[in-house]
Amino acid sequence: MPALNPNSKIPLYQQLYEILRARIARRELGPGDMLPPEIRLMAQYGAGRVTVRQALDLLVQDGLIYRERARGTFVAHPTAEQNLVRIVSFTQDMQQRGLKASTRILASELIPATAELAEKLQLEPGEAIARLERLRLADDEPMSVEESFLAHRFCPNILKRHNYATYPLRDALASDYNLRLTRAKQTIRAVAARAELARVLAVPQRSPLLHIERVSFSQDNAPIEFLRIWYRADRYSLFNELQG
Amino acid sequence: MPALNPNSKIPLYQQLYEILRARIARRELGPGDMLPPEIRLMAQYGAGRVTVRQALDLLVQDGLIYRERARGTFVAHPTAEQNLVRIVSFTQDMQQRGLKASTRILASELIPATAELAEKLQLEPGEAIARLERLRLADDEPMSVEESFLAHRFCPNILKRHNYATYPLRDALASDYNLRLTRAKQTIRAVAARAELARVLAVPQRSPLLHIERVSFSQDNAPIEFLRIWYRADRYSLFNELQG
DNA sequence: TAGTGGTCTAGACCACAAA
DNA sequence: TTGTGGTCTAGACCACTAA
Repeated sequence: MPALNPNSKIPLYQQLYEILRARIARRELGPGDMLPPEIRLMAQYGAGRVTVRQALDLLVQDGLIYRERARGTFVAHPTAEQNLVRIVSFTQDMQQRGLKASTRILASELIPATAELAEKLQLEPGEAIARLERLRLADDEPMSVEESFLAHRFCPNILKRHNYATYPLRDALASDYNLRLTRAKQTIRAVAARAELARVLAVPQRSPLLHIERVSFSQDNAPIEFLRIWYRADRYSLFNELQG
Repeated sequence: MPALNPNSKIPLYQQLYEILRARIARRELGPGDMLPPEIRLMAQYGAGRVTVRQALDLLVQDGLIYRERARGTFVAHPTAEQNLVRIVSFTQDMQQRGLKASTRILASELIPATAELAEKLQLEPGEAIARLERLRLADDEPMSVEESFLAHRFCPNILKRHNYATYPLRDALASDYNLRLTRAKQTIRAVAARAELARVLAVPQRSPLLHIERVSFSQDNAPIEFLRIWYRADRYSLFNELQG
């Protein structure tokens, strides 16, 4: 049983959230299973009730668990639909959908900022940008193409430090540059597949794709990454809840 | 100053949330203004810190306020990006985008529930369903097609009571049947325009469309409406914010 | 240095579901 | 009756901002 580290800079409720999310991800807790009651989690992890509830709140927001008053807290049944509230990695996303994730690098290079990139990342045109283009596969079938643009001054040499077919870009930003992507804004559109995208994704030309453009911000509110994703519409949909 | 009622069945943090939301709505607190610090809210309303923070959390989730550590809590600047959190009417949505909304009725009829509709609306196959299909226009150009399915037993005769080219369906549900749509779940996809949709929307066949399927629930958590919307991809996109 | 939000604990009472 | 999550209070220490 992993324990919480009270000396870590990461808040206890975040640590507990990660632990529980991992247990659900590797099916240690399956859909419909009851989680330990809050009082037991308090004892097991030596945390206060508020802390435990904060961690559970995050899991509820993720759609991973649900609570029933006076009955208990349960693992949700997977919907194959991503919740649109939290930033999740491609690997986590696919895991939640019950699919095996893999990645192929299509391009990795330094380029000068175009006017559009300069505006999105709030820097000067011509400034160095790290560009990483990846094909994402789920169960060995193409799922999406991701094009990342990183403001290079915040993460010099990032492209050479890891193999981003297996190592998450977010982890590299956190471990090597102390940049945590805490917030993001995104736009969602439908587009028709251009010839090259269609070829890479193995769909007919002009097939519908779900297209997302996302700017992610660090803990200091600096725009770090501009991301474009094209998802195969036959394999991917988004899910969220609204309030009236 | 309205006070909290500790004897009410409504939780204190909900009451405080409503009070603050009303103050923001009527511009008593304008964009950029600082809210009273938590400690002052505690004193003003006689509530504990956890209660005050629960109320503020709801406002943050609504995108109405934001917090800055060690600086204060502030009223957010309104953006068109609250779209994916709250249910808004087509007219409101277009207004926020600076467009003039109008509507044409394409179909209005009673049909028996198919298996799919029965499942979405949690009723028996064959049960009566009111179907309303509308073309939505923005600045007199086609924007989307909406197909509404209503569980007829909750709103008998609804189709004949108003002209839904000008009168909002939601208002009819609220005023005539005391049904308020307080919650909804939706999925977002990209699809290719079928021949008939393409014709009505005035786009080429197989053009990409943004497709939303939404189930809306009443205050009693009964599924009332199943809605399908097809938006022209060249005219419509969604925005939202994520947290990491 | 003072004030703010972020995190955390300990303890309490309630409503509700299930045995 | 027991155990659960829902709500609530009082009090505390910390990190950070701004004067």
